[in-house]
Amino acid sequence: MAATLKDIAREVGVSVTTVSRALAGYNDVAANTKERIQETAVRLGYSPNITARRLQKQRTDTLGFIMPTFGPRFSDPFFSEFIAGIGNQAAAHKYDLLVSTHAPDSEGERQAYLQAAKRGWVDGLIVVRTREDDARIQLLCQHDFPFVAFGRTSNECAFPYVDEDSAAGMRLLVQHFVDLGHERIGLIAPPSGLMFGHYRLQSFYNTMAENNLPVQPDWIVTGDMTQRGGAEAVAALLALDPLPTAIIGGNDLMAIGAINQIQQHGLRVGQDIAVGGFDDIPLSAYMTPPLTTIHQPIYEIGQQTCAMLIDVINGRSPQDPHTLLTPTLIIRESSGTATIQMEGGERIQSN
Amino acid sequence: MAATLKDIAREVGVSVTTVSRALAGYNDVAANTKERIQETAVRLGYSPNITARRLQKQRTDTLGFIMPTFGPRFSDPFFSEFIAGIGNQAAAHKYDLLVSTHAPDSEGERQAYLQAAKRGWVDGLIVVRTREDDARIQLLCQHDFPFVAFGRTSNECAFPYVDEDSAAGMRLLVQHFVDLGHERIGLIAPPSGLMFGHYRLQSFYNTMAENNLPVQPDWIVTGDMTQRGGAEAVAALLALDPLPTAIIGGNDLMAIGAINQIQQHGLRVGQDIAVGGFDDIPLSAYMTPPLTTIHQPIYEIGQQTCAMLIDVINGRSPQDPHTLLTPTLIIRESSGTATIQMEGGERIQSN
DNA sequence: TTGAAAGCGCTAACAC
DNA sequence: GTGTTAGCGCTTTCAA
Repeated sequence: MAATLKDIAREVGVSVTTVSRALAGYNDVAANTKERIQETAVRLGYSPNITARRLQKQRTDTLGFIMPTFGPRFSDPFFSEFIAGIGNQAAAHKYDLLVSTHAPDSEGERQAYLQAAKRGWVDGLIVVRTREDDARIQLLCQHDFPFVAFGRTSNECAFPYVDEDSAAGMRLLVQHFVDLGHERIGLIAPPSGLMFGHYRLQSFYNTMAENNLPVQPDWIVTGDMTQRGGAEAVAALLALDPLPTAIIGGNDLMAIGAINQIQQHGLRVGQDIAVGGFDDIPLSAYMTPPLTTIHQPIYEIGQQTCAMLIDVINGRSPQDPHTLLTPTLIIRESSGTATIQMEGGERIQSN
Repeated sequence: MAATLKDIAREVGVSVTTVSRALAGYNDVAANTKERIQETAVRLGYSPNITARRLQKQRTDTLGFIMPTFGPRFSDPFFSEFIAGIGNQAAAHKYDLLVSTHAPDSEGERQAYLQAAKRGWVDGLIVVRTREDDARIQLLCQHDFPFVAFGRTSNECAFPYVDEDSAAGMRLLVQHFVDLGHERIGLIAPPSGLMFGHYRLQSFYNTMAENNLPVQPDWIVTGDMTQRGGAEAVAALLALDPLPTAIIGGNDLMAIGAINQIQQHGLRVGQDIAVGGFDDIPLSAYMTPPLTTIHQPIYEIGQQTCAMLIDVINGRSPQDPHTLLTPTLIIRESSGTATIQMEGGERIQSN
């Protein structure tokens, strides 16, 4: 069907090699020959067979991304934006992006990573939603397979990552509420096991402690990162007496679920209960009231992660394999104040 | 690095051919030999080189999906869910999914499709957000390349698709508002050129006409499918006198943006102005008030589209290459009534 | 039951 | 400048 080098060679009356070189732009081909070859290539609608080239070059020029999905009705806007980020960056470097989906910590996921770590599927992997003890990362380290993570872990092996400084973000948020006079602050924590959840939770405790504020155990509930999970989890908080005066969602989706429930209870968000989120998904600005949150530049994080991975694959160890992004506090009405923006999002590098 | 058939062959002392057959499960290999081969394969951590296999088999076992992205801050939840749907279905059939992103109708997009249509990149493509005159589809038809679209077009060529019946959905929505007594209904239409936007707009006009209700030209505004776009577009509607009593968003994101603006204007959604959306993204249930909308089973649509594509690739023409899904009206408080659900989502097939 | 040989389409080292 | 040869790792006739 599709034209091959051989077809062109036959047509022009030269060898396959010559055609290959002519088309690759080598200049050890007679101008005349080259021209005839190029012309014929166009005429025949030639397009190189990528698979053959890959086999020869021993690389796939493909990046892998295995999405941790949590079920069919899965639509975390994080992933759309993140994929756009890595996808565009990959394309800019002539890499393809292979995407697959697996439930976190499932056997299928393990197999997928194992499979990927063998040569020939992709040249490198992007890992997201890192876990405290992350089997994926351990496996990849073990096989010495190129990857970059969005997020850190508590595993021992050293690996390149991009991460947002969750601790700093949570500190900004808690301090913001404390400064507004709040003392009873509830938290809908991300599921245990997620590394960023760990940082956010710890930072919550720490910042409260720094302000000499006690934390009641029942001010902390856990949600599954979805709006539904946030709505369900906040119920426990709303049953408390006295009520918390502020509630922080471990991510925006849960904060949105919480806002919904708070309002269903006839309470006013921003007046009766202040609410904060985490992520600054585009929708957060369009809630009523708009959601105070921590901004994360997901698209850029995707780009950076991808760029770093490409460096790793090509043996250019990135100048700094550990990038930590400082988040920004976006104050909106859900915290009970006017809309202003504090502190520009600076990029800090540490090793 | 990674073990190859040759390595195993050398180790066991047989030919590559035998190893290949043993591992492929052929039973013309001596049980004893087979066993030794398998054992060695495991010991060496053998994993077939997919690229080589592809070159030999002349197929990539890979599906392509080119996301039409509209800019960096791009996070339409539709895509997360859709990718999860096609991804899982693809995996179930042992297909990989290659994802790339391009601005709709850009030169880059054209190139990407052109590239894909040549043999060797992917075995087939999934096309979404079909356009009235869709250059992608025309190109694919022309090259006779396997693909399935989510959505129809007005182009002439016949091709397999899955689509939701937008017209039916819009009819349900408009009729719902009309039945509630609304006569001045505003619409935030999707950008012109999108096929589903066309259906939704036409159906809006038709349903109004069927009810003998006039449509003022300035009741129709256009938004870019984002919450921001919805918020901006609704401004024109809110400047009208008399005000529309109901506003329909061309998708949920725009409806959410509209709700936000309406509330900013001090109007109550569900009481002063009824609002409806389209898509039933998970967030829509957690708005305040929860959003009346048309449910689309995005995940399932992704699955079906993908399954159909795999059929096409394998020359099994699907029983019915044109699937039309009947949408469901989800009534929530934004339309000013209690929450109930009308009419189960039935699946209708037509040719 | 096993192996030799060919070939998928391409690139690259090495002649000529 | 151009062609010959070899080989990437695998599958698949066809003989033995």
